[in-house]
Amino acid sequence: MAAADRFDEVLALLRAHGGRVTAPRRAILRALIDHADHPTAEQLTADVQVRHPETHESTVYRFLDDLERLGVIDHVHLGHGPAVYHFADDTHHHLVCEACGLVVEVPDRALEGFRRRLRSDFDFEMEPRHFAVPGRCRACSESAKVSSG
Amino acid sequence: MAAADRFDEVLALLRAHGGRVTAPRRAILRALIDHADHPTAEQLTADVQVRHPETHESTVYRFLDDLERLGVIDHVHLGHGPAVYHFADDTHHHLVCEACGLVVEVPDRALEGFRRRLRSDFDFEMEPRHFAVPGRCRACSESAKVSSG
DNA sequence: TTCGATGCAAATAGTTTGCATTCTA
DNA sequence: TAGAATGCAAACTATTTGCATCGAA
Repeated sequence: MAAADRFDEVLALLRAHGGRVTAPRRAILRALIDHADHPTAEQLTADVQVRHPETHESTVYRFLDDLERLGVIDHVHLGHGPAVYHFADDTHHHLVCEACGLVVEVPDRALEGFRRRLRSDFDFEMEPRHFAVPGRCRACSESAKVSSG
Repeated sequence: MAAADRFDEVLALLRAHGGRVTAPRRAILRALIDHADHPTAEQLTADVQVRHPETHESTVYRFLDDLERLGVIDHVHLGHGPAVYHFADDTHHHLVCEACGLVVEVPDRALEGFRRRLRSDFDFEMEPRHFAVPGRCRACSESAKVSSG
């Protein structure tokens, strides 16, 4: 979806649900769209404050909550520290290296086998959308082997 | 391992590393051993305070950190909310239902296939020891289907 | 008798909430 | 002009830290 389309579409959805379109909200949505990667609430606030310094972090949190309730965005916990936000239609999961923080995005279908296994063996429907899958990237798992062995 | 053995073994390990065995530490370790499931620091503190009301939560956190550094225990984040603690030799992972909070323990070997997949396709060594794998238990995923479809 | 452990208070990070005010629809 | 959104301050949860005191080895 083109950025301009998304911008207008989200605002229309917001209005359709009785929400109001304000200057802070436009700026927050713009910041979300402009971020290629996964911003935190703090990063979004900083972006918005470049042009609108009076915008408060609680406003950002509140609007992010609203967007999440509308199904526009999701938030993910990558580990300790702040949550990150991304558009919900961009369906993927996150592998996070606990040593260096590297985030690897994996498509949903890469989980199918494991999901089936957990479903049949443990009656559990895996959905790691909200928390990342932790581990080590190649580089960090190899340097760990060297230093410990 | 028998509980008494573990108790003495941990205290010996602690001493061997220059640590001191104190009344609060005995009580915290006892509480850890007596908990069949996965207690939080707050629950352990409450347990200890039954007999030693002056014990402070920060003492519990500090001792849990020490035990973790010694490799005796691990802490896991099951989701939002406080971390839970368990003995490190009891190697397993956690599936957590985000709807009802149910925790399913899975043996490490149940992850082998998925781990291999992530290793070969994404150069990533999955190690979900420190954060649980989120999803829905059977009951919650079925009631979700009913109410939304 | 030294230095590690404790109790307590205060700091911290991330996020949420109460409330008077502002502004969209 | 009603009611949603905002700014700000304050609360909140989980955890960590500084520091004087205490006590194990």
